[in-house]
Amino acid sequence: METISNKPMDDIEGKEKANTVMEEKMLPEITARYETAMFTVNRKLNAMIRELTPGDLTAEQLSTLRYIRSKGSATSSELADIFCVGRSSITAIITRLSAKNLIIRRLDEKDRRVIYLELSEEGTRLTDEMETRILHLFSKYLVDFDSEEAMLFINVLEKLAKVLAETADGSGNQQ
Amino acid sequence: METISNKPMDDIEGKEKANTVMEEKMLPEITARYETAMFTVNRKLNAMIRELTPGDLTAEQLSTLRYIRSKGSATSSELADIFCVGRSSITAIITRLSAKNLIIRRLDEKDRRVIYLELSEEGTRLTDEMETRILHLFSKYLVDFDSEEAMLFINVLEKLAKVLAETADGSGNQQ
DNA sequence: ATAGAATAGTTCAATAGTTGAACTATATCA
DNA sequence: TGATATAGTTCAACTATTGAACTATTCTAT
Repeated sequence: METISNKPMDDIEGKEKANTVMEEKMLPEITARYETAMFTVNRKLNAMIRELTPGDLTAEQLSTLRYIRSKGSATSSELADIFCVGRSSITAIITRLSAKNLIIRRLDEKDRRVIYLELSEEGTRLTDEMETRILHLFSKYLVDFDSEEAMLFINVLEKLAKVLAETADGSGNQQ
Repeated sequence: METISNKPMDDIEGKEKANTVMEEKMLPEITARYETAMFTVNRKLNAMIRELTPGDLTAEQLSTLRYIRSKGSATSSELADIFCVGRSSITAIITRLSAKNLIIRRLDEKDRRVIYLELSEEGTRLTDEMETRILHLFSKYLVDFDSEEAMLFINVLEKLAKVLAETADGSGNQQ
Protein backbone atom coordinates (compact mmCIF):
# COMPACT_ATOMS: atom_id res chain seq x y z
CA MET A 1 0.00 0.00 0.00
CA GLU A 2 1.81 3.09 -1.19
CA THR A 3 0.68 6.67 -0.98
CA ILE A 4 -0.92 8.07 -4.09
CA SER A 5 0.29 11.63 -3.99
CA ASN A 6 3.40 12.36 -5.96
CA LYS A 7 4.05 15.70 -4.39
CA PRO A 8 7.57 15.20 -3.05
CA MET A 9 8.13 16.02 0.60
CA ASP A 10 11.74 16.67 1.47
CA ASP A 11 13.58 14.43 -0.94
CA ILE A 12 17.08 15.06 0.24
CA GLU A 13 17.67 11.39 -0.31
CA GLY A 14 16.95 10.57 3.34
CA LYS A 15 13.24 10.16 2.82
CA GLU A 16 12.89 7.49 5.48
CA LYS A 17 14.52 9.51 8.16
CA ALA A 18 12.87 12.79 7.31
CA ASN A 19 9.42 11.29 7.72
CA THR A 20 10.21 9.65 10.99
CA VAL A 21 11.56 12.83 12.48
CA MET A 22 8.60 14.84 11.39
CA GLU A 23 6.16 12.41 12.93
CA GLU A 24 8.07 12.29 16.16
CA LYS A 25 7.51 15.99 16.45
CA MET A 26 3.88 15.85 15.39
CA LEU A 27 2.94 12.87 17.50
CA PRO A 28 1.09 14.69 20.27
CA GLU A 29 -0.90 16.78 17.82
CA ILE A 30 -1.77 13.85 15.58
CA THR A 31 -2.75 11.72 18.55
CA ALA A 32 -4.97 14.41 20.02
CA ARG A 33 -6.69 15.13 16.73
CA TYR A 34 -7.12 11.45 15.99
CA GLU A 35 -8.66 10.73 19.36
CA THR A 36 -11.01 13.68 19.37
CA ALA A 37 -12.30 12.99 15.88
CA MET A 38 -12.54 9.25 16.40
CA PHE A 39 -14.46 9.75 19.61
CA THR A 40 -17.01 11.99 17.93
CA VAL A 41 -17.40 9.74 14.92
CA ASN A 42 -17.97 6.67 17.05
CA ARG A 43 -20.39 8.23 19.47
CA LYS A 44 -22.45 9.91 16.78
CA LEU A 45 -22.57 6.89 14.51
CA ASN A 46 -23.46 4.58 17.37
CA ALA A 47 -26.22 6.92 18.42
CA MET A 48 -27.57 7.07 14.89
CA ILE A 49 -27.48 3.31 14.43
CA ARG A 50 -29.14 2.92 17.81
CA GLU A 51 -32.03 4.99 16.53
CA LEU A 52 -32.40 2.79 13.49
CA THR A 53 -32.48 -0.35 15.58
CA PRO A 54 -35.65 -1.99 16.88
CA GLY A 55 -36.04 -1.08 20.53
CA ASP A 56 -35.28 -4.46 21.99
CA LEU A 57 -31.93 -4.89 20.29
CA THR A 58 -28.77 -3.36 21.74
CA ALA A 59 -25.66 -2.24 19.89
CA GLU A 60 -23.68 -5.27 21.06
CA GLN A 61 -26.43 -7.61 20.03
CA LEU A 62 -26.63 -6.04 16.59
CA SER A 63 -22.86 -6.25 16.17
CA THR A 64 -22.99 -9.89 17.16
CA LEU A 65 -25.71 -10.67 14.67
CA ARG A 66 -23.91 -8.80 11.91
CA TYR A 67 -20.63 -10.56 12.57
CA ILE A 68 -22.27 -13.97 12.45
CA ARG A 69 -24.18 -12.95 9.35
CA SER A 70 -20.96 -12.00 7.62
CA LYS A 71 -19.24 -15.25 8.50
CA GLY A 72 -22.18 -17.60 8.23
CA SER A 73 -21.42 -18.99 11.67
CA ALA A 74 -19.09 -18.37 14.58
CA THR A 75 -18.13 -19.80 17.95
CA SER A 76 -18.23 -18.06 21.32
CA SER A 77 -14.46 -18.04 21.58
CA GLU A 78 -14.13 -16.48 18.15
CA LEU A 79 -16.57 -13.74 19.10
CA ALA A 80 -14.76 -13.14 22.37
CA ASP A 81 -11.51 -12.69 20.44
CA ILE A 82 -13.02 -10.36 17.87
CA PHE A 83 -14.93 -8.30 20.41
CA CYS A 84 -12.01 -8.27 22.85
CA VAL A 85 -14.10 -9.38 25.81
CA GLY A 86 -14.27 -12.45 28.02
CA ARG A 87 -16.19 -15.51 26.93
CA SER A 88 -18.75 -15.18 29.69
CA SER A 89 -19.73 -11.88 28.18
CA ILE A 90 -20.49 -13.56 24.88
CA THR A 91 -22.47 -16.26 26.62
CA ALA A 92 -24.72 -13.59 28.11
CA ILE A 93 -25.32 -11.88 24.78
CA ILE A 94 -25.95 -15.15 22.98
CA THR A 95 -28.38 -16.24 25.67
CA ARG A 96 -30.42 -13.10 25.11
CA LEU A 97 -30.31 -13.35 21.33
CA SER A 98 -31.31 -16.96 21.61
CA ALA A 99 -34.22 -16.05 23.87
CA LYS A 100 -35.38 -13.70 21.12
CA ASN A 101 -35.14 -16.55 18.62
CA LEU A 102 -32.61 -14.69 16.52
CA ILE A 103 -29.81 -17.21 16.95
CA ILE A 104 -29.41 -20.96 16.87
CA ARG A 105 -26.80 -23.05 18.65
CA ARG A 106 -25.57 -25.91 16.48
CA LEU A 107 -23.35 -28.56 18.00
CA ASP A 108 -20.18 -29.71 16.28
CA GLU A 109 -20.29 -33.45 15.87
CA LYS A 110 -16.54 -33.90 15.63
CA ASP A 111 -15.48 -31.82 18.62
CA ARG A 112 -18.21 -31.88 21.18
CA ARG A 113 -16.82 -28.92 23.06
CA VAL A 114 -17.62 -26.43 20.34
CA ILE A 115 -20.95 -24.86 19.52
CA TYR A 116 -21.55 -23.05 16.26
CA LEU A 117 -23.72 -19.98 16.42
CA GLU A 118 -25.91 -19.28 13.42
CA LEU A 119 -28.70 -16.87 12.63
CA SER A 120 -32.26 -18.08 12.62
CA GLU A 121 -34.51 -17.16 9.73
CA GLU A 122 -35.87 -14.26 11.75
CA GLY A 123 -32.34 -13.26 12.74
CA THR A 124 -31.26 -13.25 9.11
CA ARG A 125 -34.26 -11.19 8.06
CA LEU A 126 -33.73 -8.66 10.82
CA THR A 127 -30.00 -8.37 10.19
CA ASP A 128 -30.52 -7.85 6.47
CA GLU A 129 -33.10 -5.18 7.19
CA MET A 130 -30.62 -3.41 9.46
CA GLU A 131 -27.86 -3.68 6.85
CA THR A 132 -30.12 -1.90 4.41
CA ARG A 133 -30.95 0.85 6.85
CA ILE A 134 -27.32 1.38 7.78
CA LEU A 135 -26.32 1.49 4.13
CA HIS A 136 -28.94 4.12 3.58
CA LEU A 137 -27.66 6.11 6.54
CA PHE A 138 -24.09 5.94 5.32
CA SER A 139 -25.04 6.98 1.84
CA LYS A 140 -26.30 10.26 3.24
CA TYR A 141 -22.84 11.12 4.50
CA LEU A 142 -20.67 9.58 1.86
CA VAL A 143 -21.76 12.10 -0.76
CA ASP A 144 -19.68 14.69 1.09
CA PHE A 145 -16.52 12.80 0.15
CA ASP A 146 -15.03 12.19 -3.24
CA SER A 147 -13.96 8.73 -4.28
CA GLU A 148 -10.32 9.39 -3.97
CA GLU A 149 -10.26 10.67 -0.43
CA ALA A 150 -12.70 7.99 0.61
CA MET A 151 -10.46 5.25 -0.76
CA LEU A 152 -7.36 6.74 0.79
CA PHE A 153 -9.11 6.96 4.10
CA ILE A 154 -10.37 3.40 3.97
CA ASN A 155 -6.96 2.10 2.99
CA VAL A 156 -5.22 3.77 5.90
CA LEU A 157 -7.99 2.69 8.26
CA GLU A 158 -7.59 -0.91 7.13
CA LYS A 159 -3.86 -0.68 7.48
CA LEU A 160 -4.33 0.57 11.02
CA ALA A 161 -6.75 -2.24 11.78
CA LYS A 162 -4.25 -4.73 10.42
CA VAL A 163 -1.38 -3.35 12.45
CA LEU A 164 -3.45 -3.36 15.62
CA ALA A 165 -4.86 -6.83 15.01
CA GLU A 166 -1.40 -8.25 14.41
CA THR A 167 -0.29 -7.03 17.80
CA ALA A 168 -2.06 -9.99 19.27
CA ASP A 169 -0.56 -9.17 22.68
CA GLY A 170 -3.05 -8.01 25.24
CA SER A 171 -6.06 -8.21 22.96
CA GLY A 172 -8.08 -7.12 25.91
CA ASN A 173 -9.26 -10.11 27.81
CA GLN A 174 -9.21 -13.83 28.15
CA GLN A 175 -9.33 -16.48 30.82
CA MET B 1 -10.25 20.84 2.79
CA GLU B 2 -9.12 19.74 -0.63
CA THR B 3 -7.49 16.51 -1.62
CA ILE B 4 -3.75 16.59 -1.93
CA SER B 5 -3.26 14.18 -4.79
CA ASN B 6 -2.96 15.73 -8.20
CA LYS B 7 -3.37 12.53 -10.14
CA PRO B 8 -6.44 13.36 -12.23
CA MET B 9 -9.27 10.87 -12.14
CA ASP B 10 -11.56 11.08 -15.12
CA ASP B 11 -11.39 14.74 -16.01
CA ILE B 12 -13.90 14.75 -18.78
CA GLU B 13 -15.04 18.07 -17.40
CA GLY B 14 -17.88 16.46 -15.42
CA LYS B 15 -15.73 15.79 -12.38
CA GLU B 16 -18.55 16.34 -9.94
CA LYS B 17 -20.89 13.88 -11.55
CA ALA B 18 -18.29 11.23 -12.30
CA ASN B 19 -17.32 11.01 -8.68
CA THR B 20 -20.85 10.77 -7.44
CA VAL B 21 -21.70 7.94 -9.78
CA MET B 22 -18.65 5.97 -8.88
CA GLU B 23 -19.42 6.22 -5.17
CA GLU B 24 -22.99 5.22 -5.64
CA LYS B 25 -21.74 1.99 -7.11
CA MET B 26 -19.06 1.46 -4.49
CA LEU B 27 -21.21 2.34 -1.52
CA PRO B 28 -21.82 -1.17 -0.20
CA GLU B 29 -18.19 -2.13 -0.49
CA ILE B 30 -16.91 1.06 1.11
CA THR B 31 -19.43 0.81 3.91
CA ALA B 32 -18.57 -2.78 4.67
CA ARG B 33 -14.85 -2.15 4.64
CA TYR B 34 -15.23 0.97 6.74
CA GLU B 35 -17.32 -0.77 9.35
CA THR B 36 -15.15 -3.84 9.61
CA ALA B 37 -11.94 -1.85 9.96
CA MET B 38 -13.47 0.70 12.31
CA PHE B 39 -14.83 -2.04 14.51
CA THR B 40 -11.45 -3.70 14.82
CA VAL B 41 -9.61 -0.46 15.44
CA ASN B 42 -11.98 0.59 18.17
CA ARG B 43 -12.11 -2.72 19.96
CA LYS B 44 -8.37 -3.24 19.87
CA LEU B 45 -7.51 0.29 20.91
CA ASN B 46 -10.05 0.28 23.71
CA ALA B 47 -8.67 -3.01 24.96
CA MET B 48 -5.13 -1.66 24.88
CA ILE B 49 -6.05 1.54 26.67
CA ARG B 50 -7.98 -0.51 29.21
CA GLU B 51 -4.80 -2.37 30.01
CA LEU B 52 -2.92 0.85 30.57
CA THR B 53 -5.54 2.14 32.95
CA PRO B 54 -5.46 1.70 36.73
CA GLY B 55 -7.82 -1.10 37.62
CA ASP B 56 -10.47 0.97 39.30
CA LEU B 57 -11.01 3.32 36.36
CA THR B 58 -13.28 2.39 33.46
CA ALA B 59 -13.09 3.53 29.84
CA GLU B 60 -16.06 5.87 30.27
CA GLN B 61 -14.56 7.35 33.39
CA LEU B 62 -11.25 7.93 31.69
CA SER B 63 -12.95 9.55 28.68
CA THR B 64 -14.87 11.78 31.04
CA LEU B 65 -11.73 12.85 32.87
CA ARG B 66 -9.88 13.47 29.63
CA TYR B 67 -12.69 15.56 28.18
CA ILE B 68 -12.88 17.71 31.26
CA ARG B 69 -9.10 17.98 31.30
CA SER B 70 -9.10 19.21 27.72
CA LYS B 71 -11.77 21.83 28.39
CA GLY B 72 -10.79 22.84 31.89
CA SER B 73 -14.35 22.32 33.06
CA ALA B 74 -17.66 21.04 31.76
CA THR B 75 -21.28 20.63 32.78
CA SER B 76 -23.30 17.44 32.94
CA SER B 77 -25.47 18.51 30.04
CA GLU B 78 -22.45 19.25 27.91
CA LEU B 79 -21.02 15.82 28.64
CA ALA B 80 -24.35 14.18 27.87
CA ASP B 81 -24.37 15.93 24.49
CA ILE B 82 -20.80 15.01 23.65
CA PHE B 83 -21.12 11.43 24.80
CA CYS B 84 -24.55 11.02 23.21
CA VAL B 85 -26.16 9.63 26.35
CA GLY B 86 -28.82 10.75 28.81
CA ARG B 87 -27.96 13.08 31.64
CA SER B 88 -28.68 10.51 34.30
CA SER B 89 -25.91 8.43 32.83
CA ILE B 90 -23.46 11.26 33.36
CA THR B 91 -24.68 11.78 36.90
CA ALA B 92 -23.79 8.17 37.67
CA ILE B 93 -20.30 8.47 36.22
CA ILE B 94 -19.62 11.76 37.96
CA THR B 95 -20.84 10.38 41.25
CA ARG B 96 -18.29 7.58 41.00
CA LEU B 97 -15.46 9.86 39.93
CA SER B 98 -16.35 12.18 42.73
CA ALA B 99 -16.29 9.33 45.23
CA LYS B 100 -12.76 8.60 44.04
CA ASN B 101 -11.87 12.23 44.64
CA LEU B 102 -10.92 12.75 41.02
CA ILE B 103 -13.53 15.37 40.29
CA ILE B 104 -14.90 18.47 41.97
CA ARG B 105 -18.34 19.98 41.57
CA ARG B 106 -18.20 23.77 41.49
CA LEU B 107 -21.45 25.73 41.62
CA ASP B 108 -22.12 28.57 39.22
CA GLU B 109 -22.94 31.68 41.20
CA LYS B 110 -24.86 33.37 38.42
CA ASP B 111 -27.10 30.48 37.39
CA ARG B 112 -27.66 28.25 40.34
CA ARG B 113 -28.93 25.38 38.22
CA VAL B 114 -25.58 24.66 36.67
CA ILE B 115 -22.68 22.79 38.20
CA TYR B 116 -19.22 22.95 36.73
CA LEU B 117 -17.21 19.77 36.83
CA GLU B 118 -13.47 20.13 37.28
CA LEU B 119 -10.59 17.79 37.95
CA SER B 120 -9.14 17.59 41.42
CA GLU B 121 -5.40 17.71 41.83
CA GLU B 122 -5.31 13.93 41.96
CA GLY B 123 -7.61 13.76 38.92
CA THR B 124 -5.31 16.05 36.98
CA ARG B 125 -2.25 14.05 37.92
CA LEU B 126 -3.86 10.76 36.98
CA THR B 127 -5.21 12.09 33.69
CA ASP B 128 -1.84 13.51 32.70
CA GLU B 129 -0.19 10.23 33.53
CA MET B 130 -2.68 8.42 31.31
CA GLU B 131 -2.15 10.92 28.49
CA THR B 132 1.53 10.13 28.59
CA ARG B 133 0.93 6.40 28.50
CA ILE B 134 -1.52 6.67 25.63
CA LEU B 135 0.87 8.86 23.68
CA HIS B 136 3.55 6.26 24.18
CA LEU B 137 1.18 3.53 23.01
CA PHE B 138 0.23 5.47 19.90
CA SER B 139 3.81 6.22 19.05
CA LYS B 140 4.44 2.49 18.71
CA TYR B 141 1.94 2.27 15.89
CA LEU B 142 2.39 5.60 14.21
CA VAL B 143 5.83 4.69 12.95
CA ASP B 144 4.14 2.36 10.47
CA PHE B 145 2.62 5.36 8.69
CA ASP B 146 4.33 8.15 6.84
CA SER B 147 3.45 11.74 7.57
CA GLU B 148 1.54 12.25 4.41
CA GLU B 149 -0.86 9.39 4.72
CA ALA B 150 -1.31 10.12 8.41
CA MET B 151 -2.28 13.71 7.70
CA LEU B 152 -4.62 12.72 4.91
CA PHE B 153 -6.26 10.21 7.16
CA ILE B 154 -6.68 12.64 10.02
CA ASN B 155 -8.10 15.28 7.75
CA VAL B 156 -10.75 12.98 6.34
CA LEU B 157 -11.53 11.67 9.81
CA GLU B 158 -12.02 15.19 11.09
CA LYS B 159 -14.17 16.04 8.12
CA LEU B 160 -16.30 13.01 8.89
CA ALA B 161 -16.56 14.01 12.54
CA LYS B 162 -17.60 17.50 11.50
CA VAL B 163 -20.26 16.29 9.09
CA LEU B 164 -21.67 13.90 11.68
CA ALA B 165 -21.59 16.46 14.47
CA GLU B 166 -23.38 19.02 12.34
CA THR B 167 -26.23 16.63 11.81
CA ALA B 168 -27.39 17.56 15.28
CA ASP B 169 -30.63 15.64 14.66
CA GLY B 170 -31.00 12.56 16.80
CA SER B 171 -27.71 12.94 18.61
CA GLY B 172 -28.63 9.82 20.46
CA ASN B 173 -30.52 10.74 23.52
CA GLN B 174 -31.94 13.50 25.60
CA GLN B 175 -34.76 14.23 27.98
C1' DA C 1 -3.01 -46.17 27.56
C1' DT C 2 -3.42 -42.81 30.61
C1' DA C 3 -2.56 -38.77 33.62
C1' DG C 4 -2.16 -33.97 33.19
C1' DA C 5 -2.80 -29.93 30.53
C1' DA C 6 -5.37 -27.35 27.37
C1' DT C 7 -9.67 -25.82 25.26
C1' DA C 8 -14.84 -24.58 24.82
C1' DG C 9 -18.35 -23.14 27.05
C1' DT C 10 -21.41 -21.98 31.24
C1' DT C 11 -22.72 -20.15 35.80
C1' DC C 12 -22.53 -16.84 39.31
C1' DA C 13 -21.85 -12.52 42.03
C1' DA C 14 -20.46 -7.97 41.68
C1' DT C 15 -20.15 -3.74 39.34
C1' DA C 16 -20.69 -0.07 35.61
C1' DG C 17 -23.32 2.06 32.12
C1' DT C 18 -27.67 3.16 30.11
C1' DT C 19 -32.60 4.33 29.68
C1' DG C 20 -36.70 6.69 30.77
C1' DA C 21 -39.79 8.49 33.95
C1' DA C 22 -40.57 11.26 37.83
C1' DC C 23 -38.79 14.68 40.56
C1' DT C 24 -36.54 19.37 42.57
C1' DA C 25 -34.79 23.70 41.83
C1' DT C 26 -33.91 27.60 39.23
C1' DA C 27 -34.34 30.72 35.30
C1' DT C 28 -36.73 32.71 31.27
C1' DC C 29 -40.42 34.78 28.80
C1' DA C 30 -44.73 36.52 27.44
C1' DT D 1 -47.06 36.61 37.62
C1' DG D 2 -47.83 32.17 35.72
C1' DA D 3 -46.40 28.94 32.21
C1' DT D 4 -42.58 26.90 30.29
C1' DA D 5 -37.88 25.61 29.76
C1' DT D 6 -33.47 24.16 31.56
C1' DA D 7 -29.96 21.76 34.83
C1' DG D 8 -29.40 18.24 37.46
C1' DT D 9 -30.75 14.13 40.51
C1' DT D 10 -33.05 9.82 41.92
C1' DC D 11 -34.91 5.45 41.05
C1' DA D 12 -36.04 0.89 38.98
C1' DA D 13 -35.04 -2.07 35.39
C1' DC D 14 -32.00 -3.87 32.29
C1' DT D 15 -27.52 -5.02 29.56
C1' DA D 16 -22.63 -5.62 29.39
C1' DT D 17 -18.56 -6.88 31.50
C1' DT D 18 -15.21 -9.08 34.67
C1' DG D 19 -13.10 -12.83 36.97
C1' DA D 20 -13.39 -16.93 39.40
C1' DA D 21 -15.11 -21.44 39.71
C1' DC D 22 -17.02 -25.02 37.30
C1' DT D 23 -18.23 -29.04 33.62
C1' DA D 24 -17.19 -31.42 29.71
C1' DT D 25 -14.44 -32.53 26.26
C1' DT D 26 -9.94 -33.14 23.60
C1' DC D 27 -4.96 -33.17 23.17
C1' DT D 28 -0.27 -34.56 24.39
C1' DA D 29 3.61 -36.53 26.41
C1' DT D 30 5.31 -40.12 28.72
